[in-house]
Amino acid sequence: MNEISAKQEKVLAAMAAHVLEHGLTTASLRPLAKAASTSDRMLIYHFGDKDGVIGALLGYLAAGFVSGLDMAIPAERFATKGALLAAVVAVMRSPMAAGYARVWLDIVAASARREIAYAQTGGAIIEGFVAWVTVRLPDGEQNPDRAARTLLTVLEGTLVMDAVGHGDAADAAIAWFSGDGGQ
Amino acid sequence: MNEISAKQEKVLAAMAAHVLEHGLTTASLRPLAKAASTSDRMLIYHFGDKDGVIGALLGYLAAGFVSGLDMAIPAERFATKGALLAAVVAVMRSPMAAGYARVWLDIVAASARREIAYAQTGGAIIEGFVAWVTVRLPDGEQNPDRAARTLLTVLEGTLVMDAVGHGDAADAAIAWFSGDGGQ
DNA sequence: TTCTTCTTGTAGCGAGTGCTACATTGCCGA
DNA sequence: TCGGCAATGTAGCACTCGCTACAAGAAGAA
Repeated sequence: MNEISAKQEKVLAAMAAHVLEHGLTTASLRPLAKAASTSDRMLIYHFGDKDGVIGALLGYLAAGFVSGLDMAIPAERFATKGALLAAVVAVMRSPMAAGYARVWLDIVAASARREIAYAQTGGAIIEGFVAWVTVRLPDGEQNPDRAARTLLTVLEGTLVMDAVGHGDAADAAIAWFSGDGGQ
Repeated sequence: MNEISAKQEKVLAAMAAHVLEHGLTTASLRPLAKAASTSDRMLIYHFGDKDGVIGALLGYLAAGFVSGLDMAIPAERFATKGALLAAVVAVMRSPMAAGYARVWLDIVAASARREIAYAQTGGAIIEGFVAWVTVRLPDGEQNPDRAARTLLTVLEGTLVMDAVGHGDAADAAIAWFSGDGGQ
């Protein structure tokens, strides 16, 4: 069960598309199976139980997101951290990323509910994202770690504000992050 | 059904306590009814359907949250906007507010899923919060609206980071928000 | 061939979901 | 005292949930 065969890969891809459209926590086995042209019976057979399905799905989605992000924003240092934030926000607001944002907010809500599997995944994703941001910060940054974490916090706030229809508020924060003299 | 009787008030309070503990979107009628020492039958009778129950609950929770927040932080202008953010974050991180944060992230996730009832409530809460912040900003603030929205975005980012166990990252953003020369 | 092992379909279980039909209580006004 | 209406209990419907028992095909090893 460790190696992921080509068939399982296809099943995961189809389920991922379904989850990106409809959300993670509302996904149940039968609709998931239908999306992948298989049966709930087979999902359990391959992944053990529902947690196994969700875990595999989370891994698949995280990998897909990272590769998409790397594709959109190559690993080069930006001139200013404001420009970096603006670039990431632009990607996150693109249609391609909307599904990932939905899933991410599901993970966050589940983490807040202290569902450990989700909380661990969520924490790991943030850590990866901190590293991703750090290597793209301007060269002269005197405190890259703090800058990366600040940038990420503003990004998360932006996702929340966008979700509830107040992207304008997030824009204010982005402009402010970009315009201060701290860089 | 417009007037809320004392009995309904009690039912709402009991259900609110249950939701603050266990989350909003995972709440179903029978557990909710049990928490309020009544029956699912009666909840439907009083509130029409489940959406009615959730709507009433959201209103009750929002009112409770605002009054708790007003209690903790009176409507006076702070010396710096950084101090205001720090004060709000301190309240949001207190045990009293943990349940509200959980429910809020449920609302955000549902909004991202485009469930309109939640999205509207979420937007309204943000608008109320912007006003709440604005009247507490320092007197000399040259762009209070922008400052309030920026502060709120950082606050939302903090909630997300706290949920996934990276409050340290949020601390960096808070310190940065407080320490820049923009005030 | 026969035997084993992997894969898959069919059917269903027990629990939970929102909601409803129907009957019964209790109380208040006429 | 009686009629009417709000309030409540009991039962159940049609459905979904995660998961499992059982059997049967498929495919390769002996």
